[in-house]
Amino acid sequence: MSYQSIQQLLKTSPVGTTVTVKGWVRTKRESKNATFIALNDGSTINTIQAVAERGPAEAGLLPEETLKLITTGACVAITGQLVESQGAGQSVEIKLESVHIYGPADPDKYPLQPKRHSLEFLREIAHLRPRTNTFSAILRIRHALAFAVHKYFNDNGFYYLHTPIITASDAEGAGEMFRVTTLSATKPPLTEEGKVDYSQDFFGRETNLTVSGQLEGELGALALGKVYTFGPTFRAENSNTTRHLAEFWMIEPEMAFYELEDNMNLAEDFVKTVIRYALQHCEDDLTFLDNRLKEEEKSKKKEEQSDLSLLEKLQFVISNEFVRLTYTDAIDILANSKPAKKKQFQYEVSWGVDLQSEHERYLVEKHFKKPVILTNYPRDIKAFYMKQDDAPATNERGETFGQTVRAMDVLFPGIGEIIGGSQREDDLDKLTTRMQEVGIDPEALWWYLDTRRFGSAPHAGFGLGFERLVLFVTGMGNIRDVIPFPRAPKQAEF
RNA sequence: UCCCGAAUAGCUCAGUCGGUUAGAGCAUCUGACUGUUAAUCAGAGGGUCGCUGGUUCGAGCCCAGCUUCGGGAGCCA
Repeated sequence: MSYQSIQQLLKTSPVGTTVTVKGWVRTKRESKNATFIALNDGSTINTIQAVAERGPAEAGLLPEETLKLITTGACVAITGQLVESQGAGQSVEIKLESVHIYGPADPDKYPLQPKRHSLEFLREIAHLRPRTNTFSAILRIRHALAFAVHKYFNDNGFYYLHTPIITASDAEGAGEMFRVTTLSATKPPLTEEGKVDYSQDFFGRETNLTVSGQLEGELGALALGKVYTFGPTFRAENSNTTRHLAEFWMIEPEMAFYELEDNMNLAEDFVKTVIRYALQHCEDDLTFLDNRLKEEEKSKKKEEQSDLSLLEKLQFVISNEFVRLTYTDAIDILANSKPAKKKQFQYEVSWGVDLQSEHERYLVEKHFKKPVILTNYPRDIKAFYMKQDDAPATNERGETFGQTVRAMDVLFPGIGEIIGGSQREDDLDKLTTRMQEVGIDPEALWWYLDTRRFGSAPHAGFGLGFERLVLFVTGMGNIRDVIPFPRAPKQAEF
């Protein structure tokens, strides 16, 4: 190996040996004789300091013309002896003996300078923002979480199932989709009725990018037992929020013989385990983000400041049980809450309505102050494939309501719904009846229904938006800042 | 898509009642000083005030439309 990563170097500190590091200059500080270069190579949030004395290169010193090229953003290789640092702030540093400039960075044009930049500005230069402390930290944490996801499922007997990215559009019914076609955009072939003739398209039918791997996941679960998917997902919704992307990564486990309770247990254990992994493996990066948030909190008003720091919040989540309650009980709590009585909710609460984010936030952030799993929603506000409960819902006072399904949503503070899942309807008749009621042609999903025709079994699963998990773990506020190259309405530059 | 807000130097922002030559901090460059820590001090350069049109003797400022961005809502993960 011709060079060492800064992460390894700082960990082992082999003082006295000659080392080579390669990376990007963060800052350069000059004295009369000594020049200090802070170098980062992305392997860690920490930089290593190289110290050089000005003079001819032959004498192992740093010539003026080379020094001029060492500016913020420049890529260099530095070779020298690793020594104990004379200054405070770092234990070791490199006494520069030779330097090679791979790529200079004109300081008049390079947009990242040693000063604080706004996240909005960095979003406009998404191709360079991984070179900042904040984004490199986020990306390393994102990696750790992705790795932890695979590790968790592998450790627990799940198989990684690759579900298709391109799907036939006939059903599923979850939002707007991106069309996949090789037909001419200006002059597509038309049918006699004047509609686009998809029979002449590449697949001989209308196709789209996937909005969920769940239906195919169910096919896998009813053969392999426990499977999960972890892949890109596409929604063409015109969503302009801090929680939505047009292209995001979704994790969807699907388990044969799991019922609602098992599903909840898995979801809770899964989320806690991957967060614990990040805490154990990303200490430096999380501490950096923790401090960054603390700085940000200082400029906020008292009432808007959060009582827990990022690290405390993560610690809190992994060491406390999630609250579990039914939709019916949640409605009871909301209807009797202060904001409801003072008419502070924008949307009124009653059994049968879908909960708005203001309601979810009240439950999670005000009432329980911890993650909440809501279950047994009214059938009419949930997807067709969810298993119907045996009896209509009743509350503590014995009042009865309508038909519910074995759904579960995991709600997180600041994020809202991080997981949505359910036990699936495994009864063929109930499932087809429900499809017809909501206007989905059972013929179009014949392959899905075959699992209920042949060897049907109780099963359950859920979907977790990976970026929402990263959002929570990093404490960031905008989902576009936790994916390297965000896709959102009017945004696909990089 | 709806509601609210914003767009002025490379970045973050100020710009009074519509009035002469548009300012600050940071960054950059130059110099001084110093084993420095996003160094410090002094100086310099840097502007199509988002775009189009309108009102006016005169527009960074007022009006209309458009574009982009931010926050919230909806849709959801």
